[in-house]
Amino acid sequence: MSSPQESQLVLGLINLNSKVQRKIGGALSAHGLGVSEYLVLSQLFESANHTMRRVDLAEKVGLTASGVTRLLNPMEKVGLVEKVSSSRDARVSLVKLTSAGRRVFEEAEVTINHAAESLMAVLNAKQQKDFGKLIQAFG
Amino acid sequence: MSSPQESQLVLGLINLNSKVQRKIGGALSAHGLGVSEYLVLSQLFESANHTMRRVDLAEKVGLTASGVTRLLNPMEKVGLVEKVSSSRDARVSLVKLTSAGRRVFEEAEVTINHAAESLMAVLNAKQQKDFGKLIQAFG
DNA sequence: GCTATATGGTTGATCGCTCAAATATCACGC
DNA sequence: GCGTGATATTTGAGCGATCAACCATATAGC
Repeated sequence: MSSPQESQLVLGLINLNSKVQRKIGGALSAHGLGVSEYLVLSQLFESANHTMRRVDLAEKVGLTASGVTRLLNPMEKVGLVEKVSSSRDARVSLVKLTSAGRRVFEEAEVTINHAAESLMAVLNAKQQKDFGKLIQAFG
Repeated sequence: MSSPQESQLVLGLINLNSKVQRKIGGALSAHGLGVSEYLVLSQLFESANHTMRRVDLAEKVGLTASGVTRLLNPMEKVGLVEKVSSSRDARVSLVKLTSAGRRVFEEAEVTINHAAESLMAVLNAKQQKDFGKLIQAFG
């Protein structure tokens, strides 16, 4: 009479995620960052020229364009990112990681590495590898 | 120079979760439910007497006690759950699933089953089983 | 019994995000 | 070149959740 395996997976995933979010969120708070803020720093860091369009950023971090606008505003005020306009398309407003932003990201990265390590310590190396493959399967 | 496997897993998990939340959330909206609301209905449904304390509910669905209070208020108004006071401890306010709530849950359950099935279709049966085991490892 | 401390719950303020609508620019077909 | 529809972004309103402060009750140690 229990619900199908797929639903169990989904519920388990939601559950696991809330643990992960809390742990990571707590760790990041020491840097004055939220999870989404960390994600945008990370995306910018990895992108060519440390620069991205807002829509692409939204897509990558799993937010709406609106959410990105609101998230970026204070980050810009604090100097983590800066606004750059596109020469090709006057509609787009590019976001660029500043050197201060890069510094903050690199500091935050080490603390999330620790947090992630501690979270994933319940899995051995092979399990972690398998887990990664399964997650990747969702594209 | 890429970040450790554990961090990749955490980021992948967060990413996957945002897809899952959107899909499930969209599906549930047809029943006028949010995902947290579905989770509380589900927990109550599975608990003895269809009744729980608010703190325990909070713990199970991954919210704070405060969040539960605010979530339950409209659900009570709409008649999905009812408040029952404990005879043993005057501090606790028990939440009980009403028959209307049970009906709504059972309807919603079939739609999330479909959504979950479609989400998990990228994994074959063995992969789903493995995925479930790995998720369970986090307790 | 009486104080001290812990536990269950609610409330005010606020945050992070969404949706829908508005604005601006672009690209296409004619 | 000019309308028509698509795309990028911002904004107002609102929702869902948190945190910190609070009230009420319970439990333990003296």
